[in-house]
Amino acid sequence: MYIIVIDDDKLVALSLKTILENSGKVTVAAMGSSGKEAIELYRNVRPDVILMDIRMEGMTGIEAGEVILKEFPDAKILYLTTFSDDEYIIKALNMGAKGYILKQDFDGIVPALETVMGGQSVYGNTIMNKLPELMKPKERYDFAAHGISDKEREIMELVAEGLSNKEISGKLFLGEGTIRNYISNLLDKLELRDRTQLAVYYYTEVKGI
Amino acid sequence: MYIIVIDDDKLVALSLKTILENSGKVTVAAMGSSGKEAIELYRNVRPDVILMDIRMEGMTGIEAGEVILKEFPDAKILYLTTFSDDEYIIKALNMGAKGYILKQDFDGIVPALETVMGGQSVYGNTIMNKLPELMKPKERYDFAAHGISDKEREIMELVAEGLSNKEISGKLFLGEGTIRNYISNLLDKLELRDRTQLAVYYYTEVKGI
DNA sequence: TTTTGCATATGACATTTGTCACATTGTGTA
DNA sequence: TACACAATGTGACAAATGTCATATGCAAAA
Repeated sequence: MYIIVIDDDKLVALSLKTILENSGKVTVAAMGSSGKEAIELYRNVRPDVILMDIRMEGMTGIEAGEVILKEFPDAKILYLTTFSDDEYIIKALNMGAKGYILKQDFDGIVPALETVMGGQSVYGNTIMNKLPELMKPKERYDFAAHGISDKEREIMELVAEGLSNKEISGKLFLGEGTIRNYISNLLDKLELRDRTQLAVYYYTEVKGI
Repeated sequence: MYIIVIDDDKLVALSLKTILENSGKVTVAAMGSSGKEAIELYRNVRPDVILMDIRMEGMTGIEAGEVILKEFPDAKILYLTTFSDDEYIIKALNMGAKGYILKQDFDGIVPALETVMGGQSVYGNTIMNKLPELMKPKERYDFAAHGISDKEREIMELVAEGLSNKEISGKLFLGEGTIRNYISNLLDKLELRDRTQLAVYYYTEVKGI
């Protein structure tokens, strides 16, 4: 596996090279110490994976990564972090990096490279623990539990689209007064005051959860 | 590294054992072929990592994983999948598994195990590609671009909380008529009709994007 | 069958809302 | 200085909204 290593701390870069090549599985084809170099080296070497510091003077690893990915969408970028920095990591995820690993985790680097080489992604638990929250399909709002009938729900949705009573009555073939009554009932049940609060309720409670 | 392997296809389980032990890095401490066995074995063996088929007769790997994680929150579970099945994988993520890997990816399994052992998570790109969408901090709504002043924005937000004109005027120490005028202007600029539509706009356009 | 309850509807009414035309004030600038 | 302009305010008005009492029809329950 051919990789390039980018780290603005020359010592770290060198240690990495030693560790990696000692594994017998990795060849460090080139080393650099800045974002610019990363881009240059990537163009020339076309490594299997690029192992890059995320925080560097001048151009950050993220910026360099964006440039590289734009030019080579299949580039496999694994970031090195000193401490897990949420903000950077989220950016890394967004731009399509294959993961990040702590510099301190010597033993983890080679397997991580192999994993990335194989097309998987490697992320620490800082991130992983946040995902469930984000991916979880939002809990269903329980209309029945709030005593909201089907028609009431329908009308609530139309109110939440910004329709007037007249428009709703036209849409549902009901009298305008009927709509008013429905809304009046809804407001009563939900302890709200007016249609605007009903719309707000819809977005924050029903859809929002 | 001590692991246990769970797969209801005995042949697969055996092949895995062979591959893994040949690496010299992994000891397969036990093997099982069902969710129930997985739980039992985990309790008895306490492996570093459990490598488990995600789809099995009877209790699925996910269900077994939930039980194990409930009992041993630090359990490291790596799932085996035949084809990447979104639904299962999302569940796996939600319950706190350390990742999944394709059974076919022989070469990737040992590194993946090592990576998981080291506390990282391993996920395929099917999932990774969906994350940016989910994590991306929503784009900022540009009030200036819509010609919305600071005060207008403030009033819009209060309307979007369901306050009446009187309440807003009290809150901002402005006349009620002034609030009306502000809202009138907002509606004009945004081509809306009434405060409810303004609230809807706020939730769908400003916060929603 | 009678009764109950729900969905639908109407009309009267008070309140809120949105529009408009027009002041007032202060700030900055030609 | 004089003018322009933005922020703030007022009053009058029409439309929309919310409340309430009440009525009708219909289907389910007693």
